[in-house]
Amino acid sequence: MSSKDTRKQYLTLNDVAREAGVSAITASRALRTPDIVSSKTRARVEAAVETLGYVPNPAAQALASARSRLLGIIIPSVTNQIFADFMAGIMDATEGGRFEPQFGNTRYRMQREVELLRLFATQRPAGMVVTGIDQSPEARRILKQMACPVVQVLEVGSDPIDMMIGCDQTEAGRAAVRHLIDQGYRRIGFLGARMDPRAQRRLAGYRDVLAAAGLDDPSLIVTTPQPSSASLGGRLMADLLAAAPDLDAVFCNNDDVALGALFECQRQGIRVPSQVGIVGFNDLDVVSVSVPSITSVRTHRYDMGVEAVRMIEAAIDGNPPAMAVINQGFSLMIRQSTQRRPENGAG
Amino acid sequence: MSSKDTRKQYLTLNDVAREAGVSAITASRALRTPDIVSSKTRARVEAAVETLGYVPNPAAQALASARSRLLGIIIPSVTNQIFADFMAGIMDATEGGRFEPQFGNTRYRMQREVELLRLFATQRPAGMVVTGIDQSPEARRILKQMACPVVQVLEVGSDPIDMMIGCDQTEAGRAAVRHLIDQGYRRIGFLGARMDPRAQRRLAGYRDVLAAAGLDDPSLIVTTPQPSSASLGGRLMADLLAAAPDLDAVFCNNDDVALGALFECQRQGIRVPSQVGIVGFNDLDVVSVSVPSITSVRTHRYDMGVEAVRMIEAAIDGNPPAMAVINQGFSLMIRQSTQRRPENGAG
DNA sequence: CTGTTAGCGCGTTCAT
DNA sequence: ATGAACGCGCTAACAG
Repeated sequence: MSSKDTRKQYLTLNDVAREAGVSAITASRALRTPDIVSSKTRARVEAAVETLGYVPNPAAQALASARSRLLGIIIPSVTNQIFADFMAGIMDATEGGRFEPQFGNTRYRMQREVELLRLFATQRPAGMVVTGIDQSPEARRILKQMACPVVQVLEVGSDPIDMMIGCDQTEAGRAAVRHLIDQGYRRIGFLGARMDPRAQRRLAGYRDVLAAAGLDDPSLIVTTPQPSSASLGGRLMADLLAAAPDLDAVFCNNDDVALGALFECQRQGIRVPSQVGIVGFNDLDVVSVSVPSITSVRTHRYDMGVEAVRMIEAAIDGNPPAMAVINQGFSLMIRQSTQRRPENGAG
Repeated sequence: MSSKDTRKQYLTLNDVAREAGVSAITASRALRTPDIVSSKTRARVEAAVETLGYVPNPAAQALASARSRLLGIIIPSVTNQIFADFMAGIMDATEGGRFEPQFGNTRYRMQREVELLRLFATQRPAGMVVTGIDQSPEARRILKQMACPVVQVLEVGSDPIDMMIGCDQTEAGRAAVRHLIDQGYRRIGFLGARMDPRAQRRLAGYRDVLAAAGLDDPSLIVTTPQPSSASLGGRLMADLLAAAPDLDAVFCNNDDVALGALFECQRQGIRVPSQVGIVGFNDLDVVSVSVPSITSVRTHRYDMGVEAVRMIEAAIDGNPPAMAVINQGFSLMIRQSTQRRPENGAG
């Protein structure tokens, strides 16, 4: 940009040292390990930093120390509200701290996860966060080779790479469907978009419970690999209603689909919850105020982001958490959409 | 993590050079500027890279060249769908390319923007993207000092720092309110959450048009600095209806608020669009399938992200776009929520 | 077209 | 508690 090539690229520690009347290394120590420096020198260095406006060069730090401030975060989507909430947790937890998050988006492609991991690996990250528990063998290998703390988020499982935080998706699916049965629904369908590993496990939970109750019927399951949205949810619901006119409830893979399903019912003049009950997943704000409000499984994405950062920090500081696997659990938020006999108010 | 300290930290260009039987700099050139190297050497270097599995060290590259692959992106929120869409555009446009985006979240605080800019400045970014056109003087100063291409997104204005892409928020507000007047609505309110600069400008557009039509009434304007959401939209609508029972339409700051307003009407038994008309903003998927579907102003966040990256790349390559300020425009998506006499179908 | 030399700014030895 | 010297991996500058 500037045509004038100044030889001096940067304001360096040496400048600070000169200004403070100490050696460069002393200046460095005053900033990085203030405890082992006399309070006098420390004050002088701090003053010099202030007057000069010195800021360390992260590239030089990373090169010299062979480590970085980078926290690599790999998620399958940014437009999905779930991951947006998770990112917010990560960002808030890292703000003003030792680490800088950098996000990679796989768009739900496993091969892209491996590519991103390779990319991150070149930067010697201080820690890594990956989504889910279904990493490819190659991805697991790279992660282990990185020799940094790793957190798998969103789910919990029995074979952590390092640490985990999330909830049991299958169990959450079971809880949702049990609730529908408890409310007296019997012809219970499943609406699933995207069908990533989490969606598959919720479906497994759905199957478990219905099979145990003798209510399972494969024709009530409608899924698609397409990205989930309310409009897609509406189309899936229309398909399901066409295939199974006696349907009396649906468990939806997520709240977008559930909201779309509700709108489709309204369009067809089907009353919710008296004719058809609806359960969503994730408990987005909007489903708590829709008319009727929609029963949903609350998950804790924001906290998951915050905790993942805390876990990595603790591991780096040599205080690995007592529990390498944290099951955050979930809460079934019961609302109007599953109140077959209107007794309760809004959620 | 590993207790064994290997002296050799990394697989370096020297290793590649040795393997290929050339000098380090030749190896470097073969990878960075393949054109100025004999095809024979190039092939040998490429083979060496392949067999060794060499990957460059970004920290060393950044240090030696005093530039980086970093694209600094500053947004006010990640949980807002608008910015999620924008991020998706940025991520898709940078995937596999020369740049790596890094996102900073101001949470709508101007001071935080300055802090983030300072942080980014230490990394010598290749380009910067900032949200809106209301940067503080200090923020503008830092951006200019960075001496890299800068794109301001979401809005357009007359005093770009460098480049701009977005739409005229005031004009979009005007278009929305004009449509309501055209449909025969007269007591038109404004519902605004968050009230960031974009929301303020939409409100200004609302005021313009109503004042020109002699329909302005300050008591019809309800705003709050709280983060927008459907539930908040419902509360704002309840407040407005209580204050102005003769209300016959609302222009909502965004679609979340609009959806909440619709639900509040349904809760109170107010018919939309016959008794009250509703216009949203941004055209989220969900408002196209709600019952009734909601008229909204479509904006182009994803494309904005893609284009911002293209503009920066072009500027770096010495082909600055002919237009430094790109007005993407907007489209009013007319749907059921403003059809006072039900004539049209869904959008 | 290729090689040599000399740093980039910082952290890590070793000394004192 | 402080300092000198060296090197991290790469690229810029100048030779040839």
